[in-house]
Amino acid sequence: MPQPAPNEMIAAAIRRERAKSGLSLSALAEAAGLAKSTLSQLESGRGNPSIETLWAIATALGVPFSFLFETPTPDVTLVRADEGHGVGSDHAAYHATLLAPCPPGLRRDIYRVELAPGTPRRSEPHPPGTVEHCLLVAGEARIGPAGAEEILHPGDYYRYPADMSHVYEALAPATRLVMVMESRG
Amino acid sequence: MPQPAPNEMIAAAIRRERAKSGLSLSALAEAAGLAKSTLSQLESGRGNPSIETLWAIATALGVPFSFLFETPTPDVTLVRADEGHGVGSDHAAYHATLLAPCPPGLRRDIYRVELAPGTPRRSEPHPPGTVEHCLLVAGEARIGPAGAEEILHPGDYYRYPADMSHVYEALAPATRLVMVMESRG
DNA sequence: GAACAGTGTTCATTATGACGAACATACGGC
DNA sequence: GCCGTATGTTCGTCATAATGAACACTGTTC
Repeated sequence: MPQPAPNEMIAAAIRRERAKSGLSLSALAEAAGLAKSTLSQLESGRGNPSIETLWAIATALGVPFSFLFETPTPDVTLVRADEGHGVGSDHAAYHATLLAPCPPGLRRDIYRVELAPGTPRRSEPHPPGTVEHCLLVAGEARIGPAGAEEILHPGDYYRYPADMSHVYEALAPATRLVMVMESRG
Repeated sequence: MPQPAPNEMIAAAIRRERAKSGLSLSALAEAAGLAKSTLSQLESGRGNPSIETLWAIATALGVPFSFLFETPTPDVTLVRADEGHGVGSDHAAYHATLLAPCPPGLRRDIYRVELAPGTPRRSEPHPPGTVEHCLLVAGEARIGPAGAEEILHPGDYYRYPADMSHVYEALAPATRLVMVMESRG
């Protein structure tokens, strides 16, 4: 995660969110139960607020607390079925396309995965806290963390911790699935 | 987002992360350039740290700043194709299943959507900053924000801002897709 | 068991963030 | 022009977060 100094990050975030909400500085101050001088200082970059203060601001603005670390919404992206950058795989029987790389401020990747029957693909543990969401789209597969694999049929959804060793094994030809890999950070 | 009082949230987060890193309280204090008494107080729930303090802790622990709002990794969840809580829809031609409700600290929902041809389903704008990721699984559909709809075929992926009016229209029977709705907060 | 190296805790002092009144503007009546 | 009401700013005061030394506790070593 990029670190442009916490206070400036906060300053920008508050300015941005307040502008978006259309509230005036005084109005927000009252809504949050803070002194407007406090807000003024924070928005101008000098200041090192406490979480209680930030919490009050976030709730008054009606935004989740994590708005501090987020980045303006990206624009649209379209990846056609035959496009997309394949994710490296020595396994010919496994082909994943990274559809939505993790943007700054978020911790998740979205993949389109194709799997052919054969040797199960074994994935090493991802960083601690990583979770995978698998939705089987076609075919049949045995997926999950070692010891808790499940047989999935089309439409089945399975979520499991991916910070431990886990497997993907196609049980039918042309098995396809959508995977959301979520990192807690 | 559920609000279990900011300070307790922080307290739990610091305790959890420090335990995970294996650092002692004194060691972390030194690494972060803080007094260990400060950490002790924070971990015990009393205290209202400033972001600079939190920042120092986060970087010393080597975790992204957003670790504060995250929740311990959940366990596995399995939703079979015929299970899952359908999301309310007056539209008979539209059926969505919420597979992975947004856990505290995150801002995304994962849906399995089934769509039948007929009147396009028009969705009102979601909260500002919301983004939708659609991966078409079967059939054919016209999807996207008003004015930027795209015809999707199986395998196609489309991401677009959902904080504006947008449509889902099936162009073939039994159209299915996976949608990740992401709120920036 | 005395000396030591760890753990995390408590408690005065001090640095500083939050407050609120006073301030500088800007705009709109009348 | 002179008010009334917005905007966001600055500054002295007070509450409080952060400090560091002293503390209680555990386990090891000799």
